[in-house]
Amino acid sequence: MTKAITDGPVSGDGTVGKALDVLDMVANANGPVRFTDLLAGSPFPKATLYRFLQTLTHQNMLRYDAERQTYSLGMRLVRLAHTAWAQSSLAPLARPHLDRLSATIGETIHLAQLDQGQVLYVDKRNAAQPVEMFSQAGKIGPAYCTGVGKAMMAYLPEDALQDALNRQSFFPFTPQTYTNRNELCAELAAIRARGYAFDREEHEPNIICIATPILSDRGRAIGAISVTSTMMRTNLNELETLAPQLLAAAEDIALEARNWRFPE
Amino acid sequence: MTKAITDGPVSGDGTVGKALDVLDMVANANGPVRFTDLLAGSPFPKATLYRFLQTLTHQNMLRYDAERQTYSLGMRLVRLAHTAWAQSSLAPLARPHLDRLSATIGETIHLAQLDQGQVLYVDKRNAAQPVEMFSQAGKIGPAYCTGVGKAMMAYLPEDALQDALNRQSFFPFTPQTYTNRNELCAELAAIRARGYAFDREEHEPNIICIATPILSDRGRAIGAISVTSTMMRTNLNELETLAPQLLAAAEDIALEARNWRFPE
DNA sequence: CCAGTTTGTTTCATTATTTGAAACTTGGTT
DNA sequence: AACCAAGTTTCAAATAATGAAACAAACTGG
Repeated sequence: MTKAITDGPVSGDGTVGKALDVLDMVANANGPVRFTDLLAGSPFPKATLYRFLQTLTHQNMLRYDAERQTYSLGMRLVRLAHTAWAQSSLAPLARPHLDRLSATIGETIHLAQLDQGQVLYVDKRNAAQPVEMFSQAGKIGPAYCTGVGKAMMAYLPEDALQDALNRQSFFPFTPQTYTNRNELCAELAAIRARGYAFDREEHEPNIICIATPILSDRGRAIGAISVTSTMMRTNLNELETLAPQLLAAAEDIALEARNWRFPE
Repeated sequence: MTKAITDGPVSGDGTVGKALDVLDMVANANGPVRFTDLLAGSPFPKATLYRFLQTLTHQNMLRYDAERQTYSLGMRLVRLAHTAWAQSSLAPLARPHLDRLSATIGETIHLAQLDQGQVLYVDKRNAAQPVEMFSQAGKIGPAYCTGVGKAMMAYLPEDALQDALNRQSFFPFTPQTYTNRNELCAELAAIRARGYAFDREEHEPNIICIATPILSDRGRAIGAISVTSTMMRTNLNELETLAPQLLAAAEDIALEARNWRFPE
């Protein structure tokens, strides 16, 4: 049998992969789901799906509400995720740097990583408020129309870039959104030339941001940080004055990541 | 084979259960783990463990650092957990109430649920001064020596209480820690009589708190909220003056939970 | 109040996957 | 060069997953 890297749908490794697919199905429903609704959107026969749900529920990966007969994601995931976040995200490393940025710049700050071609926010500082972890950490967003997303894509190795590009929906959220591969690639080249990225109201009207990549020693993006504001409070030129601070913070984080041998 | 409800180690449902055990093993190691280290503490033969790790890595539940040859938890967990948190924790419901409490009282506030006999913190508000640790959502703690833990245990149905008691370690963190079942049960009775719980430096010296349970319509704990402070800043009597506010907030959250039919 | 219908659960022979001892490969060490 | 340890692959036997179909339970409406 050839090595055959399966690169179609990610799923498919045996029983475990299927069970995880079921987890995703529950996650993708918004809110508690009935058995039948899951069955409808599932490639599995009744009995199979049923047993997966049983197992996952018994394992606390799902929660079953007997009264309403619905499934939703279980708390074991929250426990695991806290550990995942603490041990394999950039967040713990970057924390003091975000705090410092947050103190000097008064705006919203994001720390993100790229995951499955999407932006995964792993930490955040609000303009004035204290940190509320999962309210943002764990949230995902599009890569092709956010500052952090583009900053990271601009510094991806060729194969990873192609993969990421293939996963973009290019949905036109606003008139400024790049809606195809070519436009986006040109933008990525501009970002590489400049060293940082802007979001020019590409995802939400009125919302702008500046973002810098956090680079590995081989010059590849392992994350990104951004400062977000609104067109009412500021403009792109003003945001650009923050670039040196952002780049410095990104470099500091990158240095620490290298010391801790953070993987690409 | 008999029906035999396995109630020792929770694991054991087929392949999926075993795979999740492996996930836990990685989570319980603190930090990235080598294959051999995992093998040492595993009931699985080499090849089996190897294939599980492959599968989980391929599924993004684990992250493999090729350079160091170590495994750690993957980012897919963080994504899933965000959804879990949003759709099956009390946090989204309770958020405005926590905000309000946080604004009027200036101290650290926690929202917790009981999971596997442990306290699972699902949201937090920091005291006026920024505080020490990572955001707490997803973090776990002992139930028998924290305010929220005791508040919830005090309002558990008998069978769930016994299960929870069995899972307590009764490790004596401080001289004030209750170190056995009987002492704790007496304390729980006192809490029921009073309607709220204290933590009298039972977990950490100098740290005290007051906590109230969030009760379902059948009078069972579905969560708890607490206000934490230090003996340097205040004392138990002063904290107790906050009881009415806490009880009111807990009741507000409970009411909303009932409207949303939050499961026990 | 009963037939009809939908939804959820169990069964069991068949089929496919997992298992794990052992052989093998790789990389580092003396 | 020989050795050793860590990681990876193999393959027949053992086990677990599969899914069609029967079953049970909970609604529906005539």
